[in-house]
Amino acid sequence: MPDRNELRKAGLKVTLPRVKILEILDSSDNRHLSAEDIYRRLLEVGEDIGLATVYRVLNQFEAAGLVVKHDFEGDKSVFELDSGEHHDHMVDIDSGEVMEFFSEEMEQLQHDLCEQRGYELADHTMVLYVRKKKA
Amino acid sequence: MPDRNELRKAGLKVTLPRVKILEILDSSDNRHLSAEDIYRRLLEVGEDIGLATVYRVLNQFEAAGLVVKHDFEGDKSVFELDSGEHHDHMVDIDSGEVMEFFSEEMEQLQHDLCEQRGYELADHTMVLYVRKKKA
DNA sequence: ATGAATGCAAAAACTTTGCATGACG
DNA sequence: CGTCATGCAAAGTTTTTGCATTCAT
Repeated sequence: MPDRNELRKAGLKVTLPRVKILEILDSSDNRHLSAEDIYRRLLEVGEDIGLATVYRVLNQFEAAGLVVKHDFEGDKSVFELDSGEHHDHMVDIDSGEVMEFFSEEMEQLQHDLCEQRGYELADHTMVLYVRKKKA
Repeated sequence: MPDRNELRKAGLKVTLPRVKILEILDSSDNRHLSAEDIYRRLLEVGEDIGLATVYRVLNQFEAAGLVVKHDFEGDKSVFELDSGEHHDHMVDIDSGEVMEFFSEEMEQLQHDLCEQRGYELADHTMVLYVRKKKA
């Protein structure tokens, strides 16, 4: 039961809502889910967990470093399991599909741009909004 | 009266709220203001303009390309006058200061990363969260 | 004059919180 | 058992909308 250990390692009590939410984040095809998405899937699976709890649990997961929270749309946040490997995102503006990518060159460049100005890079967000090229 | 012409060029009727909001955006030291910020400054200057109007006007300005809307914080949006020159942002996480910068190399790299994957870059958001380097 | 813009208050959308109840260790 | 987590409903935030009134052209 890997999920349970993840929770214990994070110092979180192993409760049914937390386990179920972790399962959903882990098993979903779409790696990026909103609180509402998760809530709906819980209901579908017959778990009667409140939306408020979903929010609370997700926030705890974020604080514990288990998930990362993104604001791609500005209005609604989405959460993804933290794989440990940093990456950025590309969003297909037609389909809404979210893709992940990593570019060492990009990371380096961001770092350098900050250094040049006397700052150190603490964190960054980058989303490329793209469209499939016509063949 | 440059403001009035900007409005006419954008196909917007020249009304007092629109002129005043444009003035505030133009004269503020802080280039990045929230709707609430603008609303507050309007009251300070004695203009009795409703918050709903501020939102409506800002949205029209965005649609007209006069301002750009950003979601640096996820909860509250900020608006800045569109200077015409694209740039990205660096936010000092200690002071909250927002700095603008532009890197041709960065733009090129973003473009290439999309092309490599068969997409064309339509738009992007990038915010570097930084901290002043200790001397 | 006439269609568009504004103000106000109400609603919407998302998220957080208070409090009584129930579950984990 | 004591404490922490949950559920529900209520409240909080930010932003949008309906409608009567006012304003720009």
